[in-house]
Amino acid sequence: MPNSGSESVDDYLKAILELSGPTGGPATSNRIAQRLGVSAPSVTGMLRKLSTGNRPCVTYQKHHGARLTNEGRRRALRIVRRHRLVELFLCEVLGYSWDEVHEEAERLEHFISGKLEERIARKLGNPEFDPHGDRIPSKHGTLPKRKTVRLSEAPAGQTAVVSSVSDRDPEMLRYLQRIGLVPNRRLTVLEHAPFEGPTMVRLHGERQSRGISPKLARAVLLQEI
Amino acid sequence: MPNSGSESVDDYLKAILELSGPTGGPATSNRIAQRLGVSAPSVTGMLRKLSTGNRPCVTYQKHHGARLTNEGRRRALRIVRRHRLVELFLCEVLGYSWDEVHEEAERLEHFISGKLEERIARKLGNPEFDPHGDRIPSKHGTLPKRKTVRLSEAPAGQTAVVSSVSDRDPEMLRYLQRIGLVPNRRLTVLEHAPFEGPTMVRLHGERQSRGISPKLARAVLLQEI
DNA sequence: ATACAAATTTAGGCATTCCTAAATGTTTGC
DNA sequence: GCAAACATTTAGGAATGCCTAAATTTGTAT
Repeated sequence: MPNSGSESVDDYLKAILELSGPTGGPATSNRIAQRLGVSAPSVTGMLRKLSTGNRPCVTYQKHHGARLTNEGRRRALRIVRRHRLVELFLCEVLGYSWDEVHEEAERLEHFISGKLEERIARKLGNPEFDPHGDRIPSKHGTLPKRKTVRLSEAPAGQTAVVSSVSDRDPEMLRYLQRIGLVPNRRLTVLEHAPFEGPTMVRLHGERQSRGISPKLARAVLLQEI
Repeated sequence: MPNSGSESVDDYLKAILELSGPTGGPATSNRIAQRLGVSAPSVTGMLRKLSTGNRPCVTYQKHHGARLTNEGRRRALRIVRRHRLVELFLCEVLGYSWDEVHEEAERLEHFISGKLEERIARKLGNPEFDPHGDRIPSKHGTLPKRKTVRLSEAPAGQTAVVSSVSDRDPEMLRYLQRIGLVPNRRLTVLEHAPFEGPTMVRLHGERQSRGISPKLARAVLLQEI
């Protein structure tokens, strides 16, 4: 059964992947519970399940959180690939705007067969980025890293390309789109304001965005040029 | 909650719709169990559940099978609409062949939101027929009837249009396609053979199909001209 | 009319995934 | 070093939806 893994399992693996961050550190029960909107005891039960079997998806020590195994990371990245392919497909083929796609993709990602995944990817020309600028993992569940920094942590004078923005808040997405802060847009950070006050950025020398609050700034990832 | 209804519920409603046929007669537990590949007791339990609540989907008398209520029929037809839209979409937009789409659609039909349903329909030009020639119900869950007859029951000399073919057997579909027996194809029945031996039909005066066995013939619906 | 066969329902269970409440383990401030 | 605060796990239970085995009901054939 290469394609085992319920909707729930998919969600847990994705959550652990995202909570582990680039460091691959452990994801704690509470963070997982919070992200998935389930109770902490539910998480404990699922982690125990995921860490057993002949090819466990996570390593798990009581009270010390969970990490993905290679198998688990591969699975998680395949779900992420499907999520991002679906998002891009909805935008490119069905005229969705980028703030509408997350919810649909969150549901559909669990039900995209390998064949459908391939057809969608082919239709889109085997794309590298989703509509939010996030990289699309390979069909084998791999994703080489790039060096990125949060907008809120970028020093004044930094020139970079918007790498990605969180796709979880439609209102924020519309705001960012309105001020021109979209993926692959080149920009220069005018003022570094890590804790409060506006961060101003110049976009490609033409337009200027003001009043990016730290909260918003934290949601934007820059990729160094 | 206008959109309640699990995957299982969807499947039961669809099964009852299809087993009721044009007459709207009751669907028996065993037939439902057989079609869904579950045990008869499972069916009993689900029918009891579906027939209770403030807006029941089926009426159900012990030992006498189930019928859809208007509410139930509407729901079932909306699932069927999604199934058929997805099938057509996969063919038209993603290059699937008509014998590949059923399995995908069977899974995806449960997870198509109203918005996605509308975008797919619009992209396809609000189509009336799916790739197998089956009519696509309206978004309100209605489907006016047409007069049809099975190929196996059509008398010799009958001229008609292929209305639809069963979409459940890929091998049969490929065979029918090879001999040119596809939806909306006009044909004349040469020989009436209700029980055994081949039924021969002439297609549009040009091509001739031979060796249609009763089993295959039963899968083809003709719409009188 | 009745007994048998077929269809159907009841009874009792299992797996998944979630929950709350209570117990336990870990971390941290002083 | 220790207690309060916090994080996590255990215990016990609910809802779905499935199963098998054992009644029960229905319909039919004699």
